[in-house]
Amino acid sequence: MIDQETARDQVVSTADRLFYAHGVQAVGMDAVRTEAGVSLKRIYALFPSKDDLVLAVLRHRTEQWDTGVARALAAARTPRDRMLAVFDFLAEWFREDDFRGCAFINFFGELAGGSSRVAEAVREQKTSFQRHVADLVREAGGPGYLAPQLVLLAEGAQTTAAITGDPATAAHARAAAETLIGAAFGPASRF
Amino acid sequence: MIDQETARDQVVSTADRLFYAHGVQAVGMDAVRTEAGVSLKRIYALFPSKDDLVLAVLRHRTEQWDTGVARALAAARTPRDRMLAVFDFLAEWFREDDFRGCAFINFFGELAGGSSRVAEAVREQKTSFQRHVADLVREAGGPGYLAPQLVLLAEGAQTTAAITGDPATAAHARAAAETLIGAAFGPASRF
DNA sequence: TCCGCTAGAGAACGATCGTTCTCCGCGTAT
DNA sequence: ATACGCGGAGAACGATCGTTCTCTAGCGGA
Repeated sequence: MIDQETARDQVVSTADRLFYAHGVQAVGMDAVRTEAGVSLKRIYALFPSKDDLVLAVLRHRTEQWDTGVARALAAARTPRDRMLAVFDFLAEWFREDDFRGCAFINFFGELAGGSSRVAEAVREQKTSFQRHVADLVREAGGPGYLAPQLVLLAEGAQTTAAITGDPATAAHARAAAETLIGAAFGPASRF
Repeated sequence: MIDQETARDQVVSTADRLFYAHGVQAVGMDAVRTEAGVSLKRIYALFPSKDDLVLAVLRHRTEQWDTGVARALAAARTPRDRMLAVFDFLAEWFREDDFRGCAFINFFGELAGGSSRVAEAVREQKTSFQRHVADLVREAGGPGYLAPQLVLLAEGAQTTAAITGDPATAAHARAAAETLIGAAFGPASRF
């Protein structure tokens, strides 16, 4: 028998992989059990319903996202680079073989009409990201309207890259972000 | 008995409404039959499988999208306004009560892992839109890199507006697009 | 040694899905 | 008038889903 904590981790990461790859409703709990190697009884002891498992997956994704962004931020030197760091993270992500778009957006489209808890979790993650970008813009001394514009580019890049499969989408988004930042800080700062 | 053509239209528009509101897999064919008032036998005579019905809904959505964009384009006077027209269309759309994001993105996230035909249809619509924007940019005399950037803003606005429910997202996207256009046409054209 | 507890494997259950089939009523041609 | 055929209502079917239950093997303590 395996430790309770590792069992939980295995279930969540397996469900994450399967749900993300095939959609939530297309993956049965039996498939999660088989691939995770954890009995149904134990899965349901850890997560009272599939909905709870989906929420745990979303929390897992949030941690991964935050970690990835933090890593990209650590590599940035100037406040301007810190505003652009998220696009570097996207560029890495888009190149991964199993990239299939933003899980929050995918799950929202599939489940938000039926599960208000999923809808709420997705909304929280997106507003949290918006606050994060707003903080970066504020620290760089940029105007308030810049942050939502950068967020739009990041969101659009994720869906476009998912559908077209073109990793260069991240570079387009980054170039657009550089232009917006340059314009927001006045013509003088562009040099 | 109703005409074959009207029966088909009723089925498609009903399926469109239900699939878009609740997700494809959450809506059974029985629900489509009940709300459309067309018997299952007839539905399956018109569409051999649910997958075919989904594809018909996507074609229907494409027509609606093209019509809406064309209407916004007709109201634009200058080549610059024509590049921005899509954001005016988005602003209208986001204010509708039943707005729930881009159906193509939602369906893609839900079904692309299982139905390659749906994935292909979504890809076609997105590349068609990209070509359209590229044409508008070319007609306005803008540089080639501008079109994908404007597309990213439009895509990001759709998903962000869907999740946050804030119609002002369209205005943010439009403002960013104006900045990108201004920068792409050189500082002189900004006046 | 025997007992009680835990957990795994998977059968079982009720619901629901996509799809097909049966039955029946009605309009039409002869 | 009668036979025929089309289409509507919805029952039926097999599959699959989320969830629960049963059975059994293994293990620690008296």
